Amino acid sequence: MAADHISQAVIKRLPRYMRFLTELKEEGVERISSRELSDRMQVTASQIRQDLNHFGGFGQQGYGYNVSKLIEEIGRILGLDRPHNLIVVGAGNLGRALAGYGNFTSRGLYIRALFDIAPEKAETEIRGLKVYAMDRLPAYLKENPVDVAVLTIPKENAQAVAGQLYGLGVRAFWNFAHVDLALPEDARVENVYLSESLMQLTYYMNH
Amino acid sequence: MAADHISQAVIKRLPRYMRFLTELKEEGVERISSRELSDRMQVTASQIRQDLNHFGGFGQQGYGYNVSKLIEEIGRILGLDRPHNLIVVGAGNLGRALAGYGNFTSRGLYIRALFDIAPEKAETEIRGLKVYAMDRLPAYLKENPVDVAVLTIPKENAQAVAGQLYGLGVRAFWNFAHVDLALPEDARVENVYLSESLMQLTYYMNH
DNA sequence: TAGATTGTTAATCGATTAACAATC
DNA sequence: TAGATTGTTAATCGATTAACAATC
Repeated sequence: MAADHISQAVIKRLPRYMRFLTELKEEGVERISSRELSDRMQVTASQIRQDLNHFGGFGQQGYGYNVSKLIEEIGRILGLDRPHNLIVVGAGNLGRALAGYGNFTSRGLYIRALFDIAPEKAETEIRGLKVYAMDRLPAYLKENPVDVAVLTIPKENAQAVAGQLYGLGVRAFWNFAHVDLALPEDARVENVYLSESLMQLTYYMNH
Repeated sequence: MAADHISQAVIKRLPRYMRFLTELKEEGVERISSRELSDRMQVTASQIRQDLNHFGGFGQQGYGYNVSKLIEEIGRILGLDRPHNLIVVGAGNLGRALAGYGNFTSRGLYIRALFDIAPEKAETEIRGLKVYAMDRLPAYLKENPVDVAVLTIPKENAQAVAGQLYGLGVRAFWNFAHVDLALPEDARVENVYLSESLMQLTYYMNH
């Protein structure tokens, strides 16, 4: 199912396929051809077939793709067939916003707790989630399995905190701090650099 | 200065150059060669030179690039040499988090107000910013120049609201709703699909 | 069976990297 | 001038698109 090495361009598109297929399913569509999907998604049918075939033949000649089956297969490829536990490190505005984000739960992505250096935030609750002081991290991680740390902390602390979390066993980081984290190669990092995204927009506005 | 058509791959890298160059400047570094910058940024020196030369020769043979000058030039390319006014539409957690984000201001990106459908939020303030009811939009836009609308609303309403904003003259959208907006071609849209970003991470965690 | 549409190979296109002459 | 490093052309690599035989 999971082939040797798939380019990042392909992986980036998988969640997008997921989104459109989920919409189709909600509309009651049971099967779809690469051609029809390409019309909706504004990509070529060729690319859709090429992308999907990196992982195996999910379609059927003369018929197309079964929407539900495809959702399940792509979900499996993305690892969404098993639940993931997340913690948010940095209980500022952004951290709290992400903690309150409903969309993740439906995909098996559960935010379990928040951590913050500010002692006055410790032991409070946000949307039913406990906020702990940072020094509780080691104990928490010993008792609770955590798959992903969401870093919503200032860039000055991000590297040190990521290193600490790595030392405590965390291997995946969703990083909102504006730094490139340096971590051992078995760590996975996905960066969300919001201001870089906004600057792309200002470029296109002015051109 | 601004060449005909530059690929999106190049544009995506410009804010990143900006970030590293700004750090260098803060460290007191006055000049840098493509080779040194490439070591820092983990890209090839060739790519840096190639990227920059799309816009003109900012360097000097035998010397390298002047850090301050390069920051200024890339800033100009990205449109950061003039201020931009933003409004946030959707005063939920994410909208409020973005409104409180300090980083933008230093780049001349000013969030001026928030809008929300919930009447109970109307006329309140968030971090010194007024929150208005949605029906105040036309009057507000008539009186205040707005360059960018930040959409932090549910995906169900995003298309309608974007269309309305376009009708009122807004031409750039920073879209956090999980839909592809359909707008006339002079509109600029930059999407931030957070859950798609997170799904890329789950892919790499499991592979 | 005939028609439709996939899976897959081959062709094209674009982006990245290498190389080096130009020049500060 | 000699050394360094850019600007730019040419070579390579990878990703996208087109085409079509396989097959449901």
